[in-house]
Amino acid sequence: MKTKDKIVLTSLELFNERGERNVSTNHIAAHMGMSPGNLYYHFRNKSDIIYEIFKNYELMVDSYLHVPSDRAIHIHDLIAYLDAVFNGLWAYRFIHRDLEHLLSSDERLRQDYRHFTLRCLEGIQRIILAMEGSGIYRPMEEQQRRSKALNTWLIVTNWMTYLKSIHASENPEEALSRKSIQHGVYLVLDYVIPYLYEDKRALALELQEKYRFDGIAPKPEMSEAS
Amino acid sequence: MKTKDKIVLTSLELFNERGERNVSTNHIAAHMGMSPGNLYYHFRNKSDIIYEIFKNYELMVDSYLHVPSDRAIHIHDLIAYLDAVFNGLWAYRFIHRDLEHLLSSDERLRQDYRHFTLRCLEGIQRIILAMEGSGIYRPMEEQQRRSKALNTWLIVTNWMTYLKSIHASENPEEALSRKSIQHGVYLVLDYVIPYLYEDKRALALELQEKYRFDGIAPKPEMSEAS
DNA sequence: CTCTTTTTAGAGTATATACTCTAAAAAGTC
DNA sequence: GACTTTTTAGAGTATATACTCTAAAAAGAG
Repeated sequence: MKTKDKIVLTSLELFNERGERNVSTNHIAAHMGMSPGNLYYHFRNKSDIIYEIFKNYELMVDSYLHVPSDRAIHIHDLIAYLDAVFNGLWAYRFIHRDLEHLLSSDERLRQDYRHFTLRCLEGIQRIILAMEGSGIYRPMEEQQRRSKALNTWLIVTNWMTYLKSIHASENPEEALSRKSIQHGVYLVLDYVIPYLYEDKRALALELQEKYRFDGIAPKPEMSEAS
Repeated sequence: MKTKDKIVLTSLELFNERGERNVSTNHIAAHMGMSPGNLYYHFRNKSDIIYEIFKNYELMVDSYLHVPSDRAIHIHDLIAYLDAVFNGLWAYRFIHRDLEHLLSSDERLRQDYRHFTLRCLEGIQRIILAMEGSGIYRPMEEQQRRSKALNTWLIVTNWMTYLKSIHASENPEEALSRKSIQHGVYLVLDYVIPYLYEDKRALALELQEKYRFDGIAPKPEMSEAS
């Protein structure tokens, strides 16, 4: 593998593990057993590394959100989308951790990210529309489809950040078990299900159940009412 | 006002404007026309300032999420909750911007934030339950109430971050108009409405309409299907 | 093997940041 | 008005960070 690609991979790994803010270019170089000078031979600056990582991320997510063209869309497709997206988010989790800072320090990235988001939202809307077409979703107004795409996006992109934020320990490996991440699928399905046709709901609920993971949200004691 | 309180206020202002990461203790002191030494007389370190700000935030949000004890809960209450919470989030918007870093550099804050979140989720669940009681929400299983609280929390706490992330300009004043923030209320209501009793839906839709703001989500052109 | 280009090391720099220390000024107390 | 406590200024420090520069090694081309 080329050194340049190795730098990208190592950076991604360190950014994910420790947060972009806590990883300096010197760290990256040291972790690879090479000199900072060498790193700066391959990349003009830290932003360029981040930008390249983002481009990979973008490519990956873009490859997910396609409506099948050769057949009708099915509930299982919805689950497959969610599964794929959560895996993708996990692999690039540092991006959504300090997104605002990344965007504010790189104008290119800001523009690209903006278009990326809008593209994803359109993709989600097309998926919803396709599901209406194949008799899964009840038909809805465009405005509603837009809200649904947006809410889904908000839930999906922030689920892992939420998980890390409520965990008692700082250790992310501990906080983000595979099971707890998958509960994100459960949550999105909870949002989706009321809009399904009655005859699809049982199946959806059954599929949803596989993604359920307790021990995240609180078990509320209704005592403290006020 | 005491110098200590002024430091807290100024810090909050600067953190919100520029992001905590971009505001050093020296900046804060300079912006107040005082010496860093003075600042460090009042606070042992930067974390302590952040912690104090968080405590104020916590106090504020906690004061919102109460079920009225003297009367039945109404749809208007729901809107009032959302309105209040979005205003609160706006006033302390730096917190959710780089939450993960804040939590990882202050153990106290991590624990407190964790309890705070769980408390809020319980609060939301109690509100949902109260609305079931007063014939607004259709009754649901506890697990569902939990999912709803969690999804609502995810949408609400990340709405502003989303807005900033998709705006072309870095200037937050421009990105976050009052109207666009309020669209968050619209989104949450979109999530809530299908669970309302039929006879309440018309009113809810009518109230929702006031919070609608176009020009955020994309107007999808379905051409690029695949 | 020679020449050119690419890749690497490693020392170094300018700048920023969180924070410390000392001593003077201001404020409060009696 | 003496004295004690609180508040302030301001210079200074240790450390880290992003990045530069020079020169040597390695790789490739003919």
